[in-house]
Amino acid sequence: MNILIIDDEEQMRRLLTITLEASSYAVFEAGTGKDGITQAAMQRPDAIVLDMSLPDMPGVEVLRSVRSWSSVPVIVLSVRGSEADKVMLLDAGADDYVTKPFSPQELLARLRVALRHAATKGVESPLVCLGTLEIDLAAHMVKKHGAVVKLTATEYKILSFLVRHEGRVLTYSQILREVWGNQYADSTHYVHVHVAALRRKIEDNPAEPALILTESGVGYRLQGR
Amino acid sequence: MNILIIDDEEQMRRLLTITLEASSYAVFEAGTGKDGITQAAMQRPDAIVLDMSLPDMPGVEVLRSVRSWSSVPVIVLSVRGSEADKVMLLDAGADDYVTKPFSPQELLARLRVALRHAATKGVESPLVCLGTLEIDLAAHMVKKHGAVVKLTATEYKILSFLVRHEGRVLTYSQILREVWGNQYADSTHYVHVHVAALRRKIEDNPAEPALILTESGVGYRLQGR
DNA sequence: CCTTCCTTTCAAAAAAACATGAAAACATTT
DNA sequence: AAATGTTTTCATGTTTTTTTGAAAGGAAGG
Repeated sequence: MNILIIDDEEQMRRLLTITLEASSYAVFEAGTGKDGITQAAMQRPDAIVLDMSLPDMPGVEVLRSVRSWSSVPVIVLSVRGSEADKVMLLDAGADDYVTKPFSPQELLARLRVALRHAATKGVESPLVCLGTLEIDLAAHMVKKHGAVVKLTATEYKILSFLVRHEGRVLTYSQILREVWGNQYADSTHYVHVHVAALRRKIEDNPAEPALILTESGVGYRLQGR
Repeated sequence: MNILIIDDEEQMRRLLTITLEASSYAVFEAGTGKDGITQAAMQRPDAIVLDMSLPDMPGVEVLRSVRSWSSVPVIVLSVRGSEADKVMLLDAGADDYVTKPFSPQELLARLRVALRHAATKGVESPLVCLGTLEIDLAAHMVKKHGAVVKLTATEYKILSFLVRHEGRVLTYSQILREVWGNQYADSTHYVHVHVAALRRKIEDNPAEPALILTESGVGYRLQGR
């Protein structure tokens, strides 16, 4: 889990970073609003901790800017502001509001709540569609023409590896290492057999594969759209 | 939007009701934890405001009970409690924590945040029907052909976990972690034994499972419609 | 056209994973 | 302490998947 901290005080950033890293989050830091917005776009963090007092722009502008294109959870950090401020920020899209000084434990708990929301919200699991084939990596499910296709564990591992590198050629040894482990890197035949089985299940015409293409002498490639 | 208030102080309920109704929410009230749980199940509110000091049972128990079958947003209300309390409640599934005394405006704002989260999530049905099987997560009750099926605690935990992720493949280790806890993650045979028992009770023909499907090498999947 | 190299297909053997019954251990209630 | 109900453990037979080897197909080069 990646967290972005946007705060101009060096010391506060340090404290937050240490706290978060101790809970094994990966942390990015930004010292200005502008930098914060850039990093939010570049790093795609799983949550943002945003301090309201920034040198270059009002914190709420950062919030609005991020909200215009992302629904990433944002926890706002601020010295005791007015009620109206709090309300305004929450309505502007903040997920939570923590007043300084705060306890690290509480921030962590509220962060967990925010991440929990983000996780359950993603009910629209990422569906990969390739022609008439749908692959739902989260649900561990593959459909062909809308019907569930039953894959064995090995077949699924190969397909999922190909999907994650759609369009790229994956060598035999890469596939073997990923699916069977390092010590199998030379058992090229395994790949042949299992890819053949996979094709039988997911290709319209296994004799003329349209999805899993053979790259002779090298390996296989999953046809991007 | 319907809001359920669970609070034993008449006066506080009055204040909250007036505040909420002024913002055109419909309000239900409960004065005890037990009543609160019942009403949560009956009324299906869109959010719950839960006071921690209840006469009949600890507020956290109410929270846990509701969380066992619903993901409705719960905002916890409490007099200044310890940090540890706050953290514990948030981790137990509370969506927000507001300390008394609080400003009505802030509560409303936090309520809007909670409802915003819930809105992006899918609806949950109170009663899950799968073929001839009915599962009422709120009532902890399972019926088969209309007759109540008696499940052991373990069996119910497994079934309820499957129901909450209907259609998705759940791995052995996910099931083990959920039902038995982290340190059992490798005791695959536990799952085999208990799923077999579960099938005996809920499948029409346990030899050819139609509800709980096995995904060889991976885990089990509850058949969605 | 033949040879070679690689890929695909097929099927049997081997291995792994699964289902299930029953006994032992454990917990709970009376 | 006995009775009851549940969970854990163990053993066994069954099913499914993986591995293996052999043979067939196909493209490229001589």
